[in-house]
Amino acid sequence: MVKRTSFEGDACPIARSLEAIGDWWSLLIIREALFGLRRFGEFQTKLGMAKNILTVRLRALVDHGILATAPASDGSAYQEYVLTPKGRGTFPILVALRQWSEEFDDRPAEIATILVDRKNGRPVRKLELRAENGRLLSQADTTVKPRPAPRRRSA
Amino acid sequence: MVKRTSFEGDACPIARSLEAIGDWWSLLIIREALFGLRRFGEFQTKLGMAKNILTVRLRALVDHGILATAPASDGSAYQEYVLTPKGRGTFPILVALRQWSEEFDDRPAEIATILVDRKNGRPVRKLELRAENGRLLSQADTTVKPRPAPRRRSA
DNA sequence: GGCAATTGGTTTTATTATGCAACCACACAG
DNA sequence: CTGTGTGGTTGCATAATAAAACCAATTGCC
Repeated sequence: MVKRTSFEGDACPIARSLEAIGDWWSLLIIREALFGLRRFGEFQTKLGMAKNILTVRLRALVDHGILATAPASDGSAYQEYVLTPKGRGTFPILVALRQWSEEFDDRPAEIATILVDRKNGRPVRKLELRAENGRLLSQADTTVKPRPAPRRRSA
Repeated sequence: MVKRTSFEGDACPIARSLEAIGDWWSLLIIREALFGLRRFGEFQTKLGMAKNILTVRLRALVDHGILATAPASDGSAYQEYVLTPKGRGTFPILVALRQWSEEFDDRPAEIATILVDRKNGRPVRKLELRAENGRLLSQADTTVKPRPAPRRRSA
Protein backbone atom coordinates (compact mmCIF):
# COMPACT_ATOMS: atom_id res chain seq x y z
CA MET A 1 0.00 0.00 0.00
CA VAL A 2 1.26 3.40 -0.92
CA LYS A 3 -1.58 5.20 0.73
CA ARG A 4 -1.14 8.51 2.34
CA THR A 5 -0.11 7.48 5.81
CA SER A 6 -2.92 7.54 8.31
CA PHE A 7 -2.43 8.53 11.92
CA GLU A 8 -5.64 6.91 13.07
CA GLY A 9 -4.05 4.39 15.37
CA ASP A 10 -1.32 6.69 16.51
CA ALA A 11 -0.98 7.26 20.20
CA CYS A 12 -0.02 10.92 19.82
CA PRO A 13 -3.00 13.17 20.34
CA ILE A 14 -1.63 15.72 17.94
CA ALA A 15 -1.40 13.14 15.20
CA ARG A 16 -4.94 12.12 16.01
CA SER A 17 -6.20 15.64 15.60
CA LEU A 18 -4.39 15.98 12.33
CA GLU A 19 -6.02 12.79 11.16
CA ALA A 20 -9.37 14.51 11.44
CA ILE A 21 -8.69 18.12 10.57
CA GLY A 22 -5.12 18.24 9.34
CA ASP A 23 -5.78 18.84 5.70
CA TRP A 24 -5.95 21.91 3.58
CA TRP A 25 -9.64 22.62 3.70
CA SER A 26 -11.20 21.15 6.80
CA LEU A 27 -10.22 23.90 9.18
CA LEU A 28 -11.35 26.55 6.75
CA ILE A 29 -14.71 24.84 6.41
CA ILE A 30 -14.98 24.73 10.18
CA ARG A 31 -14.00 28.38 10.36
CA GLU A 32 -16.82 29.30 8.03
CA ALA A 33 -19.19 27.06 9.93
CA LEU A 34 -18.30 28.87 13.15
CA PHE A 35 -19.14 32.01 11.27
CA GLY A 36 -22.58 30.72 10.58
CA LEU A 37 -22.38 29.13 7.15
CA ARG A 38 -24.44 26.01 6.78
CA ARG A 39 -25.24 25.31 3.18
CA PHE A 40 -23.19 23.50 0.58
CA GLY A 41 -23.37 26.41 -1.82
CA GLU A 42 -22.37 28.91 0.85
CA PHE A 43 -19.21 27.01 1.61
CA GLN A 44 -18.46 26.52 -2.03
CA THR A 45 -18.71 30.15 -3.08
CA LYS A 46 -17.17 31.57 0.10
CA LEU A 47 -14.14 29.29 -0.02
CA GLY A 48 -13.92 29.10 -3.78
CA MET A 49 -13.14 25.43 -3.75
CA ALA A 50 -14.05 22.68 -6.16
CA LYS A 51 -17.38 21.11 -5.46
CA ASN A 52 -16.18 17.54 -5.52
CA ILE A 53 -13.51 18.32 -2.95
CA LEU A 54 -16.06 20.06 -0.79
CA THR A 55 -18.29 17.01 -1.03
CA VAL A 56 -15.50 14.75 0.13
CA ARG A 57 -14.46 17.07 2.96
CA LEU A 58 -17.97 17.60 4.25
CA ARG A 59 -18.54 13.88 4.29
CA ALA A 60 -15.29 13.29 6.16
CA LEU A 61 -16.15 15.97 8.70
CA VAL A 62 -19.54 14.40 9.24
CA ASP A 63 -17.91 10.98 9.63
CA HIS A 64 -15.60 12.40 12.25
CA GLY A 65 -18.48 13.87 14.17
CA ILE A 66 -17.40 17.43 13.59
CA LEU A 67 -20.33 18.39 11.42
CA ALA A 68 -23.80 16.93 11.38
CA THR A 69 -26.39 17.11 8.66
CA ALA A 70 -29.58 18.79 9.71
CA PRO A 71 -32.72 18.33 7.66
CA ALA A 72 -33.78 21.88 6.94
CA SER A 73 -33.97 25.20 8.81
CA ASP A 74 -35.50 27.55 6.23
CA GLY A 75 -38.21 25.11 5.24
CA SER A 76 -36.62 23.94 2.02
CA ALA A 77 -36.04 20.25 1.38
CA TYR A 78 -32.26 20.69 1.25
CA GLN A 79 -30.01 19.78 4.11
CA GLU A 80 -27.56 21.82 6.13
CA TYR A 81 -24.23 21.15 7.75
CA VAL A 82 -24.02 22.28 11.36
CA LEU A 83 -21.21 22.04 13.85
CA THR A 84 -21.41 19.51 16.63
CA PRO A 85 -19.96 20.27 20.07
CA LYS A 86 -16.82 18.51 18.89
CA GLY A 87 -16.73 20.84 15.92
CA ARG A 88 -17.20 23.92 18.06
CA GLY A 89 -14.44 22.57 20.26
CA THR A 90 -11.91 23.37 17.54
CA PHE A 91 -12.22 27.04 18.34
CA PRO A 92 -8.99 27.23 20.36
CA ILE A 93 -7.13 25.61 17.49
CA LEU A 94 -8.35 28.28 15.11
CA VAL A 95 -7.47 31.00 17.58
CA ALA A 96 -3.99 29.56 18.00
CA LEU A 97 -3.47 29.48 14.25
CA ARG A 98 -4.71 33.03 13.93
CA GLN A 99 -2.51 34.35 16.69
CA TRP A 100 0.51 32.60 15.28
CA SER A 101 -0.03 34.39 11.99
CA GLU A 102 -0.57 37.66 13.74
CA GLU A 103 2.66 37.31 15.64
CA PHE A 104 5.00 35.79 13.11
CA ASP A 105 3.70 36.40 9.61
CA ASP A 106 6.22 37.99 7.29
CA ARG A 107 3.68 40.40 5.86
CA PRO A 108 1.30 41.09 8.72
CA ALA A 109 -0.08 44.04 6.83
CA GLU A 110 -1.95 41.63 4.60
CA ILE A 111 -3.93 40.17 7.47
CA ALA A 112 -7.38 41.62 7.17
CA THR A 113 -9.09 40.85 10.42
CA ILE A 114 -8.55 40.73 14.14
CA LEU A 115 -10.31 38.76 16.83
CA VAL A 116 -12.05 40.94 19.35
CA ASP A 117 -14.15 40.78 22.46
CA ARG A 118 -17.72 41.07 21.27
CA LYS A 119 -18.64 43.17 24.26
CA ASN A 120 -16.34 46.09 23.65
CA GLY A 121 -14.64 45.42 20.35
CA ARG A 122 -11.19 45.34 21.90
CA PRO A 123 -8.62 42.75 20.79
CA VAL A 124 -8.40 39.60 22.84
CA ARG A 125 -5.30 38.50 24.71
CA LYS A 126 -3.05 35.76 23.56
CA LEU A 127 -4.07 32.24 24.51
CA GLU A 128 -2.77 31.37 27.93
CA LEU A 129 -1.61 28.00 29.16
CA ARG A 130 -1.78 27.70 32.89
CA ALA A 131 -0.82 25.17 35.51
CA GLU A 132 -3.37 23.75 37.88
CA ASN A 133 -2.60 26.52 40.32
CA GLY A 134 -3.02 29.21 37.69
CA ARG A 135 0.65 29.87 37.02
CA LEU A 136 1.31 30.86 33.40
CA LEU A 137 3.30 28.23 31.54
CA SER A 138 5.52 28.47 28.51
CA GLN A 139 6.68 25.53 26.46
CA ALA A 140 9.80 25.13 28.55
CA ASP A 141 7.68 24.78 31.69
CA THR A 142 5.92 21.70 30.37
CA THR A 143 6.67 18.07 29.61
CA VAL A 144 4.64 15.12 28.48
CA LYS A 145 4.10 12.11 30.66
CA PRO A 146 2.60 8.70 29.94
CA ARG A 147 -1.08 8.80 30.61
CA PRO A 148 -1.83 7.54 34.09
CA ALA A 149 -4.02 4.62 35.18
CA PRO A 150 -6.83 4.11 32.66
CA ARG A 151 -9.56 4.39 35.29
CA ARG A 152 -11.24 0.98 35.41
CA ARG A 153 -14.46 1.24 33.40
CA SER A 154 -15.45 1.43 29.78
CA ALA A 155 -13.89 4.81 29.29
CA MET B 1 -2.42 25.12 -13.88
CA VAL B 2 -4.20 22.71 -11.62
CA LYS B 3 -1.91 23.29 -8.69
CA ARG B 4 -2.97 22.71 -5.18
CA THR B 5 -4.53 26.02 -4.23
CA SER B 6 -2.24 28.24 -2.27
CA PHE B 7 -3.42 30.51 0.51
CA GLU B 8 -0.36 32.66 0.38
CA GLY B 9 -2.10 35.87 -0.62
CA ASP B 10 -5.15 35.19 1.46
CA ALA B 11 -6.17 37.81 3.96
CA CYS B 12 -7.35 35.29 6.51
CA PRO B 13 -4.72 34.65 9.14
CA ILE B 14 -5.88 31.07 9.59
CA ALA B 15 -5.40 30.36 5.92
CA ARG B 16 -1.97 31.93 6.14
CA SER B 17 -0.98 29.63 8.95
CA LEU B 18 -2.24 26.65 7.07
CA GLU B 19 -0.17 27.70 4.10
CA ALA B 20 2.93 27.21 6.22
CA ILE B 21 2.08 24.35 8.52
CA GLY B 22 -1.23 23.01 7.31
CA ASP B 23 -0.01 19.78 5.82
CA TRP B 24 0.24 16.29 7.14
CA TRP B 25 3.79 16.28 8.38
CA SER B 26 4.94 19.77 9.24
CA LEU B 27 3.33 19.98 12.64
CA LEU B 28 4.63 16.56 13.59
CA ILE B 29 8.12 17.58 12.59
CA ILE B 30 7.76 20.71 14.68
CA ARG B 31 6.46 18.64 17.56
CA GLU B 32 9.53 16.45 17.45
CA ALA B 33 11.73 19.50 17.14
CA LEU B 34 10.17 20.96 20.27
CA PHE B 35 11.03 17.67 21.88
CA GLY B 36 14.63 18.18 21.02
CA LEU B 37 15.15 16.33 17.76
CA ARG B 38 17.51 18.06 15.37
CA ARG B 39 18.97 15.64 12.89
CA PHE B 40 17.54 14.41 9.63
CA GLY B 41 17.87 10.80 10.66
CA GLU B 42 16.23 11.38 14.01
CA PHE B 43 13.16 12.84 12.38
CA GLN B 44 13.08 10.12 9.80
CA THR B 45 13.20 7.19 12.18
CA LYS B 46 11.01 8.78 14.86
CA LEU B 47 8.27 9.77 12.44
CA GLY B 48 8.70 6.82 10.12
CA MET B 49 8.21 8.92 7.04
CA ALA B 50 9.76 8.61 3.62
CA LYS B 51 13.05 10.41 3.33
CA ASN B 52 12.18 12.29 0.18
CA ILE B 53 9.08 13.72 1.81
CA LEU B 54 11.06 14.67 4.86
CA THR B 55 13.57 16.44 2.65
CA VAL B 56 10.84 18.47 1.00
CA ARG B 57 9.14 19.32 4.31
CA LEU B 58 12.33 20.35 6.05
CA ARG B 59 13.20 22.61 3.17
CA ALA B 60 9.76 24.16 3.21
CA LEU B 61 9.92 24.74 6.95
CA VAL B 62 13.30 26.38 6.56
CA ASP B 63 11.93 28.55 3.75
CA HIS B 64 9.08 29.62 6.00
CA GLY B 65 11.47 30.59 8.76
CA ILE B 66 10.19 27.93 11.12
CA LEU B 67 13.34 25.89 11.14
CA ALA B 68 16.90 27.03 10.53
CA THR B 69 19.88 24.96 9.58
CA ALA B 70 22.70 25.13 12.09
CA PRO B 71 26.16 24.03 11.09
CA ALA B 72 26.96 21.46 13.74
CA SER B 73 26.55 21.11 17.54
CA ASP B 74 28.28 17.81 18.27
CA GLY B 75 31.31 18.65 16.16
CA SER B 76 30.36 16.59 13.15
CA ALA B 77 30.26 18.08 9.68
CA TYR B 78 26.55 17.43 9.30
CA GLN B 79 23.94 20.08 9.78
CA GLU B 80 21.05 20.29 12.16
CA TYR B 81 17.56 21.67 11.97
CA VAL B 82 16.65 23.89 14.89
CA LEU B 83 13.48 25.77 15.65
CA THR B 84 13.45 29.51 15.22
CA PRO B 85 11.38 31.71 17.52
CA LYS B 86 8.66 31.53 14.89
CA GLY B 87 8.87 27.77 15.09
CA ARG B 88 8.70 27.72 18.86
CA GLY B 89 5.72 30.05 18.56
CA THR B 90 3.64 27.17 17.24
CA PHE B 91 3.50 25.69 20.72
CA PRO B 92 -0.02 26.93 21.48
CA ILE B 93 -1.24 25.39 18.23
CA LEU B 94 0.13 22.02 19.24
CA VAL B 95 -1.38 22.35 22.68
CA ALA B 96 -4.74 23.23 21.19
CA LEU B 97 -4.63 20.21 18.90
CA ARG B 98 -3.65 17.97 21.78
CA GLN B 99 -6.38 19.23 24.05
CA TRP B 100 -8.96 18.87 21.34
CA SER B 101 -8.04 15.21 21.00
CA GLU B 102 -8.10 14.74 24.72
CA GLU B 103 -11.55 16.23 24.98
CA PHE B 104 -13.29 14.89 21.92
CA ASP B 105 -11.50 11.81 20.64
CA ASP B 106 -13.72 8.79 20.19
CA ARG B 107 -11.19 6.43 21.73
CA PRO B 108 -9.40 8.56 24.32
CA ALA B 109 -7.97 5.41 25.87
CA GLU B 110 -5.57 5.20 22.95
CA ILE B 111 -3.97 8.52 23.74
CA ALA B 112 -0.67 7.68 25.32
CA THR B 113 0.56 10.92 26.83
CA ILE B 114 -0.60 13.94 28.76
CA LEU B 115 0.87 17.40 28.98
CA VAL B 116 2.00 18.31 32.46
CA ASP B 117 3.58 21.08 34.42
CA ARG B 118 7.26 20.25 34.56
CA LYS B 119 7.49 21.50 38.11
CA ASN B 120 5.08 19.12 39.75
CA GLY B 121 4.01 16.71 37.05
CA ARG B 122 0.36 17.72 37.29
CA PRO B 123 -1.76 18.13 34.17
CA VAL B 124 -2.06 21.60 32.75
CA ARG B 125 -5.31 23.51 32.43
CA LYS B 126 -7.13 23.97 29.19
CA LEU B 127 -5.97 26.89 27.06
CA GLU B 128 -7.72 30.05 28.10
CA LEU B 129 -8.78 32.91 25.89
CA ARG B 130 -9.19 36.12 27.80
CA ALA B 131 -10.36 39.63 27.10
CA GLU B 132 -8.11 42.58 27.72
CA ASN B 133 -9.49 42.85 31.20
CA GLY B 134 -8.89 39.17 31.93
CA ARG B 135 -12.44 37.96 31.49
CA LEU B 136 -12.58 34.40 30.13
CA LEU B 137 -14.01 34.27 26.62
CA SER B 138 -15.72 31.49 24.73
CA GLN B 139 -16.27 31.48 21.02
CA ALA B 140 -19.64 33.14 21.35
CA ASP B 141 -18.05 36.05 23.20
CA THR B 142 -15.85 36.95 20.25
CA THR B 143 -16.15 38.40 16.77
CA VAL B 144 -13.73 39.37 14.07
CA LYS B 145 -13.33 42.96 12.99
CA PRO B 146 -11.47 44.47 10.05
CA ARG B 147 -7.95 45.25 11.11
CA PRO B 148 -7.73 48.89 12.18
CA ALA B 149 -5.68 51.67 10.57
CA PRO B 150 -2.92 50.07 8.50
CA ARG B 151 -0.36 52.52 9.70
CA ARG B 152 0.23 54.72 6.60
CA ARG B 153 2.62 53.14 4.08
CA SER B 154 2.48 51.14 0.85
CA ALA B 155 0.04 48.43 1.89
C1' DG C 1 45.60 5.93 5.24
C1' DG C 2 42.15 2.22 3.86
C1' DC C 3 37.58 0.31 4.20
C1' DA C 4 32.95 -0.42 5.75
C1' DA C 5 29.04 1.57 7.82
C1' DT C 6 26.28 5.65 8.69
C1' DT C 7 24.22 9.94 7.41
C1' DG C 8 21.73 12.67 4.49
C1' DG C 9 19.96 12.89 0.96
C1' DT C 10 18.30 12.19 -4.73
C1' DT C 11 16.00 9.44 -8.35
C1' DT C 12 12.63 6.45 -10.06
C1' DT C 13 8.33 4.74 -10.28
C1' DA C 14 3.63 3.83 -8.48
C1' DT C 15 -0.38 5.44 -6.20
C1' DT C 16 -3.36 8.78 -4.31
C1' DA C 17 -5.30 13.37 -3.85
C1' DT C 18 -6.59 17.71 -5.91
C1' DG C 19 -8.71 20.72 -9.27
C1' DC C 20 -11.39 21.98 -13.17
C1' DA C 21 -15.09 21.39 -16.13
C1' DA C 22 -18.86 19.07 -17.76
C1' DC C 23 -22.81 16.67 -16.58
C1' DC C 24 -27.07 15.41 -13.96
C1' DA C 25 -30.96 14.69 -10.63
C1' DC C 26 -34.00 16.82 -7.80
C1' DA C 27 -36.44 20.77 -5.82
C1' DC C 28 -38.85 24.76 -6.65
C1' DA C 29 -41.05 28.85 -9.23
C1' DG C 30 -43.97 30.11 -12.62
C1' DC D 1 -44.43 21.00 -17.44
C1' DT D 2 -40.74 24.06 -18.48
C1' DG D 3 -36.91 26.75 -16.72
C1' DT D 4 -33.67 27.71 -13.09
C1' DG D 5 -30.93 27.06 -8.98
C1' DT D 6 -29.10 23.86 -5.61
C1' DG D 7 -26.35 20.06 -4.57
C1' DG D 8 -24.02 17.21 -5.99
C1' DT D 9 -21.31 13.18 -9.36
C1' DT D 10 -18.18 11.83 -13.12
C1' DG D 11 -13.92 12.18 -16.13
C1' DC D 12 -9.78 13.63 -16.98
C1' DA D 13 -5.34 16.15 -16.19
C1' DT D 14 -1.94 17.35 -12.94
C1' DA D 15 0.34 17.56 -8.51
C1' DA D 16 1.59 15.55 -4.09
C1' DT D 17 2.90 11.47 -1.54
C1' DA D 18 5.13 7.05 -0.79
C1' DA D 19 8.29 3.14 -1.11
C1' DA D 20 12.42 1.51 -2.65
C1' DA D 21 16.64 1.77 -4.95
C1' DC D 22 20.57 4.35 -5.48
C1' DC D 23 24.52 7.52 -4.22
C1' DA D 24 28.03 10.84 -2.42
C1' DA D 25 30.16 12.60 1.51
C1' DT D 26 31.30 11.74 6.46
C1' DT D 27 32.52 8.88 10.13
C1' DG D 28 34.23 5.13 12.83
C1' DC D 29 37.60 1.76 13.15
C1' DC D 30 41.84 -0.41 12.49
